[in-house]
Amino acid sequence: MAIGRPSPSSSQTPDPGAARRPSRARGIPEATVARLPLYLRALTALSERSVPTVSSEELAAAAGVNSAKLRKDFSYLGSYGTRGVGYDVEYLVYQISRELGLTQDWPVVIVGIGNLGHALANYGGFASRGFRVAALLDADPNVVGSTAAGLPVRHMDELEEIVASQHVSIGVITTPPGAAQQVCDRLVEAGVTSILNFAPTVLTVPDGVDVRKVDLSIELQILAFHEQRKAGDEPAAGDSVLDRAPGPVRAAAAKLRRAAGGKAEQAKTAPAAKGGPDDDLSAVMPA
Amino acid sequence: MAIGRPSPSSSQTPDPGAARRPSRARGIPEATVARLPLYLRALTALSERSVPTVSSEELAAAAGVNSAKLRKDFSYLGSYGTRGVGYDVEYLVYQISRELGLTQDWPVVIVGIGNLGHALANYGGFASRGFRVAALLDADPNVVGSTAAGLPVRHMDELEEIVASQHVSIGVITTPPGAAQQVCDRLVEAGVTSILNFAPTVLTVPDGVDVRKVDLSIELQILAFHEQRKAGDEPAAGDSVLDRAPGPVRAAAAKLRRAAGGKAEQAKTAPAAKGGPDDDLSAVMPA
DNA sequence: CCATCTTTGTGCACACGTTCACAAACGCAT
DNA sequence: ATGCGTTTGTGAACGTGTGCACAAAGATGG
Repeated sequence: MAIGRPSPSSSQTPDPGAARRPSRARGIPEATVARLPLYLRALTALSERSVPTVSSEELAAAAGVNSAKLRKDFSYLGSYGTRGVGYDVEYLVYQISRELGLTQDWPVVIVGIGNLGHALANYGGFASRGFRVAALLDADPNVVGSTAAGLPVRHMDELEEIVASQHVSIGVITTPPGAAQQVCDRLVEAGVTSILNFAPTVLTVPDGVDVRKVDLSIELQILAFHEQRKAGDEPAAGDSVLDRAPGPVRAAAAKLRRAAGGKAEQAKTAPAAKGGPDDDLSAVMPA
Repeated sequence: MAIGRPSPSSSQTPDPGAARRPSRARGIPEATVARLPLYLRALTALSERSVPTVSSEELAAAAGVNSAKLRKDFSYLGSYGTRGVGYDVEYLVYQISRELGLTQDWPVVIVGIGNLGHALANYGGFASRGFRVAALLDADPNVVGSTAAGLPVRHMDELEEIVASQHVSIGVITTPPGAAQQVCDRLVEAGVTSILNFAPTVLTVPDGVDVRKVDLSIELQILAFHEQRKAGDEPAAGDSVLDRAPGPVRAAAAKLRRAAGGKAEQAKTAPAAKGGPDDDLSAVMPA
């Protein structure tokens, strides 16, 4: 898998059903992989309470999933349960850890030590499970030299050396959006092949590089959508009948919108919330 | 939609295909909703550059998705494009904003002002798009009274009053995992019906309340899985042949694992990484 | 050794999501 | 007006994910 830039694909957190890397190669569906960490967390909690075995029903409840789904997920890893008894907690912890690659050490670099980068550096979930912060990097000379979570913030120029010498393959981007693609390119060039992107930017990477994104703003907007639905959902705010009207009506409306042109005119074609339902219609079809 | 606690369901960030609230009620698939913010961001960028229209191909490239998928997504909102021309940028910005409910004001409370809560309070993506931090809350008296992002940190006990008076319907949880469920319950009790959870905990909420989770640790583990695959993926680390072996062999192995019992014995049944591939096998089937 | 009870593992049907491919629609030039 | 090139909107096929329901497997007690 060459690191060159043959066919840059910009897939963030690959959608289910999308053209995916054959993670299916040895058979584990992507949806299952995404749930394994959840199971692992629940199992670890059970393990700490010295619970020896657990049924799929109990574990599923703890992880917030359907028990049949959980059993099917485990079946992809092999048959680690005992009928009539359940699953051996310790053994399952080990098997899932191994499958996820957590039995090895994963050095990680964090690029962009602002508020968020600082918070992540201190995040407890980092140190655990084989993840280790190899270095904190930033381009701002005012930040370089300070320390966060006991680690010194080093300059971006040291990136290549750090990645190479410490065999870093995972990078976390917490820069402002404008710098994200540039930082991403540099990470990839240095040899990083997995990137967790917190910047609100669509990253383009070569094949063979995985990108997952975490985006607060998007999550909030999705919540807002559902929230609006719950609250009665004003159906006919802007346009209404025009939307699905077949025939030349739609075309005329679209033409008008385009003719309105620059953003100064937005208020005209997009009445703020409570405009009459047929403001546009009257413009299209004068009585 | 009663706020009582009829049937607590613990669904985080509902899986595709799962028993979902009929967001489909007026027809917009969940997968589409999740992409609308992405389109909106790309469209906003175009708008700032005063681009009047955009084709599905261009916009899809900017958002990192398939153009047919984008067109189908937009078709759920209505027919806002013009064949042979493309989509009117301004108009689309408005329509998507409206569909997502971003034309109204969304006050948000953040509970748990540690490193992460602090970072989120300062996050730029918050202020924009109609989201407004109504209050920062914490239970720790040492934190209460300090300020973050120009806002005072107030005590948890003020939660109910704040939610009621400011009509807050969205809450963000950035507490340690142990406190998350408790805080969640209190948010729901106060009237919050959408929760964004950053704590690594499975939250249980009544019907009618939406929960989305953001989990750094899970994202890293998923990346590690794929990373391990790329790096050759040692297939036979722990067990191997036993996994899918039919017949009584599997049962015997499982029995042994359970017999091994407490976690003290873990090293025996779960050899650390590079143990011989058939450590267990030899125990099950002595030569 | 047998009967019974519990729980796994999975075949099957269905819902959802993605992608292809193409006709219909539209702008524009002639 | 007519024809041409472009782009949308969507029907249809396919792949993925989910959940039901049940047979098979094992444990346990007599």
